[in-house]
Amino acid sequence: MKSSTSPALPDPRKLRRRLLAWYEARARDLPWRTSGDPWAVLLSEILLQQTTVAAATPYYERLLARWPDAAALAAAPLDELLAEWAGLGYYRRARLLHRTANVVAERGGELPRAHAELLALPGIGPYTAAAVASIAHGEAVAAVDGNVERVVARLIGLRDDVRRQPGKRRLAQAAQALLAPRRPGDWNQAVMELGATLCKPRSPDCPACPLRVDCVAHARGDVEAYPVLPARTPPTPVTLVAAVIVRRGRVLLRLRENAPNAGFLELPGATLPEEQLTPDGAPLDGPAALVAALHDAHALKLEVREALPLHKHAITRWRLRVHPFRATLSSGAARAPLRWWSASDSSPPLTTASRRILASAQPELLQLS
DNA sequence: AATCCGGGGAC
DNA sequence: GTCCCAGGATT
Repeated sequence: MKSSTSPALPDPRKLRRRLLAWYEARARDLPWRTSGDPWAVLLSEILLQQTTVAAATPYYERLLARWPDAAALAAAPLDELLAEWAGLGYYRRARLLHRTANVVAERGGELPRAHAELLALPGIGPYTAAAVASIAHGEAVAAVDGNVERVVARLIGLRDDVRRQPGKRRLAQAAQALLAPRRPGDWNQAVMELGATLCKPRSPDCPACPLRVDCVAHARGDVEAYPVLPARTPPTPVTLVAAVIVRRGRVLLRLRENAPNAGFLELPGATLPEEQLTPDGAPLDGPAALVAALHDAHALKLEVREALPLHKHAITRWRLRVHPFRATLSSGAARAPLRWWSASDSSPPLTTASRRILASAQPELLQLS
């Protein structure tokens, strides 16, 4: 019996036994691994998209405690979910999960079991569908996330760019051929665990790796050369000014109405055009820009006081530099999308950048309130 | 195929 | 500080 795998792929049976044995001995004790409930598995996988275990874990605990199943989440307003999600980023995940909860609730509260049907739900792509189908239902389908991509590319010494055809196809075929057909959930988690703990992007711990003897990249001595990824687009610097206006213990905030972060509250301010920046990206005249922006956008008249510490915020390919200024209002009203906000208001949530700026300015705020 | 999501961890 | 990692949707 000859398997129709890539020529570079070793006989997978011993390899599977070694990795599964390693996984049983070394797997981290993660909260979603004890559940087995498909909804909990789905929630964990959505949270883990683009997010590390350490960042996702507290959110998983809170969200599952508050909304233990699809029907419970479907019954909750989206704003409440977004408020719980605040700080984790990639808020589209939350909106799509809410839509999926509604779809599932309408079909009786039970998630579809098959990979192909999970794939049709909002926010569930090939990776998440495969993870849920294999972990919760034992379907023999390989889940390919960034960890798996790295482990498999190294194992087979894949020199193609794994994000483009045909490298992507070769990698998917190898991942599927390696999959332990009778323990697909454990297998998928084992590969991801290996990628997360030993087979890391930099400084992988090859001496401790149960697959070292099978690994083409290790044999070639160039493990860190895999996976081959496309060149990154360089980050774009953006300079903003923002006003911290406090009155009677409340802060003037603005509801963002356009993406990104639509539906979140932020400190009112503006992005500065290049003409208003020095060659190294600092505002030529931050206070003047702030006064002009809030006058034009909201008919506010400001008196700008002192500058507060520069806040740097890196998100995807943007490098934001927010220059906050304490200011007072000499005329104008907080009409929508502006509103007076107090720290006890949790919904809608603040953008992460605004929340951090306010947190670091807290001593000044208290003096003024 | 390319771009976007207003993040964050490792070093 | 710098580097660099990453699922799904959209067009």
